[in-house]
Amino acid sequence: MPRIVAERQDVLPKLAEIFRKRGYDGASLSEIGKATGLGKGSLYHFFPGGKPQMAEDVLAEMDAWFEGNIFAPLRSIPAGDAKEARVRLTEMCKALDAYFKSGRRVCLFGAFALADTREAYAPRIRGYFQRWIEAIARALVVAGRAPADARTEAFDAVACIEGAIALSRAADNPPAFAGAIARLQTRLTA
Amino acid sequence: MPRIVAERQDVLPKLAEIFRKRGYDGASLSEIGKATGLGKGSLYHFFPGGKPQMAEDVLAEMDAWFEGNIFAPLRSIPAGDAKEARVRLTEMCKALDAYFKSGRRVCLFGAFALADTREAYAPRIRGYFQRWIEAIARALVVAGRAPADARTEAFDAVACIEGAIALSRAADNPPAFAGAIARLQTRLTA
DNA sequence: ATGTCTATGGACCGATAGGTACAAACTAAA
DNA sequence: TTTAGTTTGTACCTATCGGTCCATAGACAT
Repeated sequence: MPRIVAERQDVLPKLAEIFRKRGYDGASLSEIGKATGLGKGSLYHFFPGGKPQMAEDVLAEMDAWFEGNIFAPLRSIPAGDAKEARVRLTEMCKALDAYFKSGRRVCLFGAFALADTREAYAPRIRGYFQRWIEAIARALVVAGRAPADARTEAFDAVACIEGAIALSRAADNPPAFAGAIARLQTRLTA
Repeated sequence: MPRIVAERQDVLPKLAEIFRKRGYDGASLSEIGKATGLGKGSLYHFFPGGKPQMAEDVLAEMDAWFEGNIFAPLRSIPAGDAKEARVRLTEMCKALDAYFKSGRRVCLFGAFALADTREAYAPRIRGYFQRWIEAIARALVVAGRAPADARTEAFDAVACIEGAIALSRAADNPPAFAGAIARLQTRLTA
């Protein structure tokens, strides 16, 4: 049997795409096998824990991406540099629009939070949103907001993003997501 | 065989609860049968179209509830009565917190919009959010906002609500939803 | 070339999925 | 009481689910 160039790292994005498209229950191993080009042997070699582990690893990788590309830049703003804080918040908005493909791409954490899949991955999901909110709040404080105000503003910002994904998908109207992100940027950097 | 007092209308709320809890794919006919107390015979008697029709009918009923209890009151505000508009918007917020049980209860339209279930129920889902947004926008205009501003404000409001459900569930923190609703109310009636 | 270890496809498993068929048990009109 | 029509539980169907197993094809060190 030919060895296929399929490192574990190459498989995760494809897995993520399937979970995003079908949801946890809807993603069958046969479809996963087809989409990744991997037989069950390879699949269970990479993920001995089966489907639950696949989802866990996908969430972990997405979490790591956000940590590095979204959360950390917000957290590492030098104290007192309000101007830089506004720049970083603007960059976040830009990165989000790109990542979620203007709402065409779903946030797996959001989708899982609404299903009973949530229970199995509760710590991961909770941690993701918590760190995101805290990172934004930190940036807002540096930008000059009062801490208590920053915290609720950050919560509303993330809520608005997650909701905008659902709404723009419902309306089949990607610009609606981009518009919401633009308004969010204005509001955060005001 | 004994006739069980199970009118179609009594079954729909139970069905809704199962779909909310398990999602479309996760809701199996055996669980549906158990939760409703109905055998497959009765189930297929009430819903000849099977699971797809159950979901469709559940969405239709939820849509009708929102139409009567949320959308219509917003739409029917007398033109020029800004004070009444603020009252109705406040009532909406209160009704939402009750309906979604402070975020413990999921919005089925939002959940479906994120899954590929969306495709099968696209018109229903689209219509629901569209009418909701337009109703809020109408109320905001009556309250004195500029039409263009009202429209985006209404979009953001619904997005924030949908997102807040996901966030408060993720954090397992119902007060977070109630807080978001309270801030929304302030913002809408400002 | 040989042996060792990893990687791989696919046959196979029991369980359960959604759905159909139907006879029995009911109701209501005659 | 008969009859026609409606509800009902359940046995059963096929397809597919997630998961196990294993013979074997690679890679690689000797």
